[in-house]
Amino acid sequence: MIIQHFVRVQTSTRDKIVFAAMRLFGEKGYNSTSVADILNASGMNAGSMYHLFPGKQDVLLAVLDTYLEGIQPMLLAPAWAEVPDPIERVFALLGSYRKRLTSTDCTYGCPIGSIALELHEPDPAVRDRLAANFAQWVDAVEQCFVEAGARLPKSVNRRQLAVMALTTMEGGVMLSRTDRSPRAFDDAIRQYRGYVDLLLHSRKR
Amino acid sequence: MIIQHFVRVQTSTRDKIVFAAMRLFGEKGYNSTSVADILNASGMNAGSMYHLFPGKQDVLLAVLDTYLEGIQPMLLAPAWAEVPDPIERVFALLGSYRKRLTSTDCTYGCPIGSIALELHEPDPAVRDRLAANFAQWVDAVEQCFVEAGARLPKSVNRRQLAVMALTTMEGGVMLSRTDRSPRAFDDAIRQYRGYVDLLLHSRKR
DNA sequence: GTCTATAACCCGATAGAC
DNA sequence: GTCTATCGGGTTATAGAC
Repeated sequence: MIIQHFVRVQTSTRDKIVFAAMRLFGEKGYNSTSVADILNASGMNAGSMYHLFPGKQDVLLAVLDTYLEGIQPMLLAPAWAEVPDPIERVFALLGSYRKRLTSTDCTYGCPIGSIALELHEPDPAVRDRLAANFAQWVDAVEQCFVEAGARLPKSVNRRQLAVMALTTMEGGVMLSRTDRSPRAFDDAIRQYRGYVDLLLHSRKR
Repeated sequence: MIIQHFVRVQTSTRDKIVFAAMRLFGEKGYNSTSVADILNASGMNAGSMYHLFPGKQDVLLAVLDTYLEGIQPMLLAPAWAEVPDPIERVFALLGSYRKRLTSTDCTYGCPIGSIALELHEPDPAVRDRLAANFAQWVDAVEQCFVEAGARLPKSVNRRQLAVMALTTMEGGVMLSRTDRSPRAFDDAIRQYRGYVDLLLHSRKR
């Protein structure tokens, strides 16, 4: 979900607006980003934006759709390019969030998580897209654990383990952003790895 | 951190404002709560509020201080009243968040976590108090694992395990609130318990 | 489709009488 | 300390010329 990975040429007015909004929503949040901010950052003007989008929330919908489309090519593909092992892929993915965190002095982590907690009563269209982003992330990690096959005990619920990868990452980002230190993120991930390692070496199958 | 547990008589104007703000910040978030909202909910007027507080952010500081003071008497004490076992206390605490989640149709969970992600560049005074709330929570859970003594392998880092309890709760609340279902929260907590159980029964000491 | 100007509204904060 | 009225500025969204 690293914004800089979106390298496709941003030629259309629509793309300029969506990518400017994506960056701003990630940096300042949705409510704290004004339409004027988006227009300044994208170099567009109000008439163009309101011609293309009914309102600010529709820009958010486009941003969330773009994140969703980007999960495979922009988030997973780079993180997994040189990591064939399915278990290691889970930690490579988590590592990509650590990189994002430290490369911004722990000022932001997962934009989806931030928006999910910022908007307390989101419009159903927004909530659906947030849920879809989370679901696709969990699906991908679950698939890793499924591919690990018999290396994990049969009794272990792959889905739950994947959900825990996401909660650990999101919770770790929350605490590390608050502390402006990767410490809590590292603590949580280390324990998650400890758990997975225990499962890998468990005698129970 | 359950608001309803604050039963002390709210007699002073200051308390009325702080507790009204506490409820509103939890329900709608900080930015989406206007000063007018706080005044309406508390029955006070602008002059009184601005006489007692320099501005809206100072009300937030008072709210965060109130949460911090309430961790022991309002959050831990009720959750642990009938749970003497230190390990079970950790899960009783996590269970209190599940109760909070389900009793609100999964519309809100931890107000500290919500504010922590809502405010992207909080004033240092705010950030310090958010961090203090997280730290005190983790301290209390760490103490549980310390008290569990030799039941846990010596090699297990108690602090990290406590941090993971918090990240699991916060991440679980985030996903469950988005899905409007306790499913993800339960999934994450179940795996956390699975990990702790593995540690308790580990042959390594 | 693009641009400027502005409408209509809500925000946090303040003034000043009592 | 409490109240009313209001200021100055920022917000989303729109109108209308080009």
